[in-house]
Formats: sequence, C-alpha cells, structure tokens
Amino acid sequence: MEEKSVPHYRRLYEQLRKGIVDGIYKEGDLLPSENELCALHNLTRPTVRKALDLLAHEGFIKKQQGLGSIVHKLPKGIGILSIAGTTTAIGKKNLKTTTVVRPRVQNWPSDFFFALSDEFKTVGCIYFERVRFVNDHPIFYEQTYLPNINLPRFTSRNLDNKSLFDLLRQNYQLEIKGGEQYLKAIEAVDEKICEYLNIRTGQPVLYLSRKLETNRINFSFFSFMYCNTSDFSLYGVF
Amino acid sequence: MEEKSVPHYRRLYEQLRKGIVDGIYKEGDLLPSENELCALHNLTRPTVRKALDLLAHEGFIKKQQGLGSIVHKLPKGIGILSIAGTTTAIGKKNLKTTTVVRPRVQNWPSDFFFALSDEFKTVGCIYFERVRFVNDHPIFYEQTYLPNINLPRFTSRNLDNKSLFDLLRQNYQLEIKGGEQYLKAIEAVDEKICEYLNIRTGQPVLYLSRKLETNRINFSFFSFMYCNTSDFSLYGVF
DNA sequence: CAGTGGTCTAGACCACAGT
DNA sequence: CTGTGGTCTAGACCACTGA
Repeated sequence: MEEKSVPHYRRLYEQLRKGIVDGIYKEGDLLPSENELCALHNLTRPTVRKALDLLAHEGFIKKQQGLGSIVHKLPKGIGILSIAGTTTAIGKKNLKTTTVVRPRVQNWPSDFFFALSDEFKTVGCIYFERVRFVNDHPIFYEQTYLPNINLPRFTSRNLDNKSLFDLLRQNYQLEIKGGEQYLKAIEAVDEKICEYLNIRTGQPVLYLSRKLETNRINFSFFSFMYCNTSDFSLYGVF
Repeated sequence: MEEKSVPHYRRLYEQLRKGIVDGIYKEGDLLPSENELCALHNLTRPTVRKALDLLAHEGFIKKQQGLGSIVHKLPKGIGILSIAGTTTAIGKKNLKTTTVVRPRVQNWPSDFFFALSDEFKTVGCIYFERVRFVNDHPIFYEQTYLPNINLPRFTSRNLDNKSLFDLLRQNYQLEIKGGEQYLKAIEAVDEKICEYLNIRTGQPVLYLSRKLETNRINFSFFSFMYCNTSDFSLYGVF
C-alpha cells in the first residue's frame, strides 16, 4: 500500500500546498474540514492536523475555530526567510541562476561568522558564488560554504539554474531541516556586489547570513546573501 | 486542580523556556526526555511533544532522534522576526522605549501598504510612534496603526517602557497569534528617521512592515519599523 | 443547533543513537 | 541492547462559529 517512507502528514501537506499554489484552492476558500480530510485520506485527526499546522506555520492557511481552514493570499514578496530554498520560494516567477565562482576546495575564512567545529576546520570547505535573477534582474548574490565531507565530485557539478537543495537531496541524501539567520541592512561597498547586482556604490542591500542544518548529524553549511530589495521585499510569516 | 484555561502544553513550554533563558538548562544540555516530562507533569506524549515542538520551532532546542532535545545556544542578534514582541525578544538586554508621537485617532494613510477592510477604513486608526533603545542606543523607530475598534481609553495610555503586546492582552484581552512581514534595506532619507535613530542621511536601515493578527476575529494591526542594524543583527530561525 | 477547530488521553510501532 | 524521538491510531471533551 505504502510506496515510500514519506510520512502521511507530509504527503497530505504537499498535496494541499500544491492545491493552493496551483490555484485549485483560492484565496479565502475553506479547505475541507479536518474530519473530511480524515475520511478522504483514511487518516486520524492528529495526522491531518499536523499537515494543516505545517501549512498554517508557513502562511498558506489561517485556521479559525468554529469556521475552518482559510486559504491565505499568496505573498507579494519573496518568501526566502523560511525553510524553502530560493527556487521553491519564488515559485513561478522567472528565476535564473548563474555561477560566478565555480565550486572549489579552500580553507575557511579566518574570521568566519559562524562557529566551526574542529573537524570542519581540518577538512576545509567547498566554496562557490552564484547570482540569481528574478525577471532578468539580478536580485541575489550568494556566497556558499559547504564542509568538505563526503561530497564526492561536488566541485565538478554544474549549479546553473539548479536548486542547491534538490542537488544535495538527490545526490547526497541531504535534507535541509532548518537553520538560523541574521539580517542586516548594509551599504554595497564591495565592487563585486555592485557589479553582480548592477547597483551603485553605497546603495543599501539586505545582507543575510544563514546556517543551514541537515539530516546528517553535525553537518551544516553556510550561505551569505546580498539582496537588492529595491523592487522586491523579503517575505515571512510568524 | 486546574487554575486557568492555559493549555497544558503551553504551561510546559513556558516553564522549559524559562529554564533555558534563565540558564538552568545550558547550551548543549539535554532536556529531560519526553517520557520523563510525561511522568513529571502527568501528561501524555503528544502534549509534551507539542511543547517541545514549540521550543524547537523558536530555536531554543534542537531535537535529535535517538539522543534527545539539545538546548541551543542563545542567539547573538535580536530575535524580533518571530512572534515575540520586541521586549521579550531582546530579553535581558537593556531596553528602553520612548513615545515620540502619542496615540491619536486619525485616518489611515491613503497609500497604506496592507489591504484594509471597509470597516477599518470607516473607523479610522489609532496611530503612534515609538523609539526603542538597546543599551541606550536608539535601534528601532516604529510606527504603529491600530484599528479604532473597541479600544477604550487607548489614546490616554502611557506606552513608555511597556510591551504593547502585554498592554493589549491585559487591558483588551487581545493576544497576538501570528502575522506576516516584509523586509527591505533602504536608505535613511526621512530626517525624522535619521534624528530618532541618530544616523546620517543615506545610511542603510532595515525596514520591516508587519501585519499582526490577533485572537479577535478580523482584528489585525500594523507596524512599520526602521532598524539601525549597524551594531545588531535581526535574528530568526526556520 | 450541528459542525468546526483546540486540546488531551492511552496506548502502539518504528528508526535511530549510544553502550 | 535500551532509551530516545518520529509517527500514528481511535477515541474523548471543549470552545467557538454560523445558521
């Protein structure tokens, strides 16, 4: 009966989420009630509720006691503050990615922002830089550091127009489970930033420092992102 | 036996959270196991798990299958991106708040960023501005808009050094249940911003637009915050 | 009033970590 | 191996919404 080891609540979550982003459920619609979803999928209420809690947590629905689960409007900004990778977060918007520094093995910077384990320091890191375009405008300039552990052939992979999250999952069985992030508004002073994002020196950019945690124990990686927010906001729910 | 209508999982969550911020549980420590917590508090596992899920969701702990719930280090930045109000988010840091524009009834701005219901437009809003200091440095300049519905005497209240969330909860039974936010990096051009945050014209600031939803149906309010992030980052988990 | 989501119980089996 | 967290069942009672 079961095909894979994906939890039931996860399957239901993904199905409902797809229904919302595809427009089958529209803004303001009510999702089927919890009891209806139980009957439809042969699940019990706690399982159904877990799927709905995930959707509510990510802002796709709002629950209202006595009424139901209301489909929320899709956000105006770019939902990159949650766990979704950039690719999924932006959705149908025209997104392109180019690699400006191909993956290479090097040492960690001496003044690295996040704490590094001794093992990480010893093995060094895989480093690369990418620029992401939304509607053909450069919006994100991202520097990524991966610990150089059990990532065979990574440096020879092509990252253009690919989701790093998908690549890690499909080739290395790495799932991103969460992380932490620090945000600042800074002036674009580095000329590479200005060049890649096509902005003038001194223009404000949003600087995002992230630690991303995976299902492999003690395996995290890091990303530092410069965002041109003159046309797009970053969006999040809480 | 029961004293109030606070859910059990919520009580346990607050107790454990307090244990972490007060340092009773230190970074890297294991919390009591789920079964131990069940026995200690006479709860069942789903209830205990809900409390732990809340803690994990807010970044206080990391769960690891087969091991336990590990207390996470407290963040370096200001955790304002989650549901916590500024006051609770900053915790023990020296925080002061001054009111620069006292609450007053007025119309909504014509170009308001968020969509407003007809009822909201009709009744107008209560508007005020505050500046928040961390370690005696002005860090946040916040403009708040509340719908002018069932908030008796609000305009005569003193907001200095008070948590708006607490004031709303204690005086109006309003609980903040969630919300959405949009972030941008902008130049400080408005002279009020520069004055209140004590920065020069053109310096980058982080601009945060938030809609905050409450337990009263169809009652949301709005906050627009300018943050000087030169010394502090905004922190969040996902 | 009936139906909704919110909370809770008392079990069960599984996958994974450390010994 | 034991103990951990991860998933799931099959019920129960409550508070709230809308008719």
